[in-house]
Amino acid sequence: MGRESLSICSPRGNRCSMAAAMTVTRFAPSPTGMLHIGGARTALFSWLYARHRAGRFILRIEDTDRERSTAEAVGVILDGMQWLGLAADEGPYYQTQRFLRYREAVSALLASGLAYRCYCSKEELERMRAEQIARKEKPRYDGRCRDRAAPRAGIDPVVRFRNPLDGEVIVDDLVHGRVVFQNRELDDLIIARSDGTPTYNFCVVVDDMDMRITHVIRGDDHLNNTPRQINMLRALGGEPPAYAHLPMILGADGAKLSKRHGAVSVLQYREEGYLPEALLNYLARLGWSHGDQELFTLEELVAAFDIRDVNKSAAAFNPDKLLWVNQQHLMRAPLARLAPLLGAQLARLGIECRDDPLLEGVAALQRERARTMREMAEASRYFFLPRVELEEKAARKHLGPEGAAALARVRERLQSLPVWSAEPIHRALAELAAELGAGLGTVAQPLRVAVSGGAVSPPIDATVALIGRERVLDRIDRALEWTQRAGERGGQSP
RNA sequence: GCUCCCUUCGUCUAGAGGCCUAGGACAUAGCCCUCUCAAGGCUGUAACACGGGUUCGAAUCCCGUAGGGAGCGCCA
Repeated sequence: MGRESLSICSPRGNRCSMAAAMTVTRFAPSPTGMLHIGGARTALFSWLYARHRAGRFILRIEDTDRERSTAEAVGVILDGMQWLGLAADEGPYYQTQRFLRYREAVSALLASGLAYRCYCSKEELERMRAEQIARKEKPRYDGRCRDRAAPRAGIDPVVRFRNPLDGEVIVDDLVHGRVVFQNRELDDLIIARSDGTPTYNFCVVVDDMDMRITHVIRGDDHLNNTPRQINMLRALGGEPPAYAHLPMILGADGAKLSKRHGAVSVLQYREEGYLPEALLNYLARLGWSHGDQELFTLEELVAAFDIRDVNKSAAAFNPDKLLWVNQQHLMRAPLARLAPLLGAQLARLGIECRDDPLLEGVAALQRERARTMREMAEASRYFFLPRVELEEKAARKHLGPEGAAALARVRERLQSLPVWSAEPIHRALAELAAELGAGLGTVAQPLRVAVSGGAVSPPIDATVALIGRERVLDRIDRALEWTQRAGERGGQSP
């Protein structure tokens, strides 16, 4: 092992210069859609590897397909990378801005005979393909223009790479191990379209060479492209980088990644209240592991990550586990970080509480009972609303005559409490329960319903303390009113 | 169809010939803690795709089979 440094060592092979030895990785998305879970994971692994090796990470936008590439998609990718915190050391580079360079490279291959012009029409190629399929052969270009000397009138030619006819290409993949391809299985692919624009496989090769990429880390759907790229790279006088082909990510159903889960913009996860470091943590554990460790900080990931520990097989995206990982990160995050996120999520619910001093306190109480910031906000409305609406079911259960009686006495106690904080509140409630010869729940549940509107909240002492005496007493009064009305409505009492 | 890749609990994975009666995590079931809900703790259910070899010994090595995936574009 350790052969991935071979190509960047000096010809004498005895010493690598510092600059040459530096690891350079890249993430090269095409801006034809969102930055989704799969792309984010690829970016993460490239980024982690560069960071782990104290190298550089380059962002390159592969926008040679002008039909499908959009500026919006570029923006979404950039935003997504930024939110995730996967900062590039270089770039973004845009392939559309390097067309001159590609043209030059095509010309060089043409001049040296390693590429040739092909005058076959699209119809001709389609016919060829149909015939091959009919014969149960692999559809491929048969090289009929390889030795054509004269142009064909009226046809703008494409340029094809002259792939070697025999021999083999060996890919020593960092995750798959040695993979051998026969050149006879490969055909002469188009490197420049009839309008002169270069194609993907060619641009990748030129760019990876020019940018001195040492490690190409990408999805294993590209494994089959690799031998062609190596052949082209060599034709251009380059030396192949190391390759690492990552397994794909599948949807939760084990099928292809679908819109249902994963195939949406990573920014969707921000909106739903996931922490970027949690998403990264989860993604890292898809196809990679470090012993039994499940939870990682970014720093721990950088320190522990090695491409050699990456699995070969595809992994299914598991939303439940992501939720768990997110909660674990919520429980560990600084409250000062959570507070504004909670404020933003509440704002989405129509509750304006931007700089509410309660935010941090609420986050502290709720973070172990919410899996996302969205959930936290949804469960925390009553902390910020002036009044609460009682849930019918909870009120009927806990605010009957007995509950109301307990609640009335709770009110007295709380009103006269000298110090308004969780401990004295807890003591007061405990004493009252003891007086009533009942458990804490007997006083806590009616109070909980009065104060939160429902039967679920963080510990009642802390909740009550946070909401404040004035509001708490007011809510108790309103709850007692409700009880009275219910009694009148119901007529007979138990 | 051809080429290439992949295959351990439902899911993510540990496992590099004896430490495996196959470990951890999510999910799931039960119990504990408990003012509700959580969080946390404990316990349980649950896997080496199949068949041949090699070896004293295989989840681990080899060969087949089956299943899944990717690629085969003037898309990336």
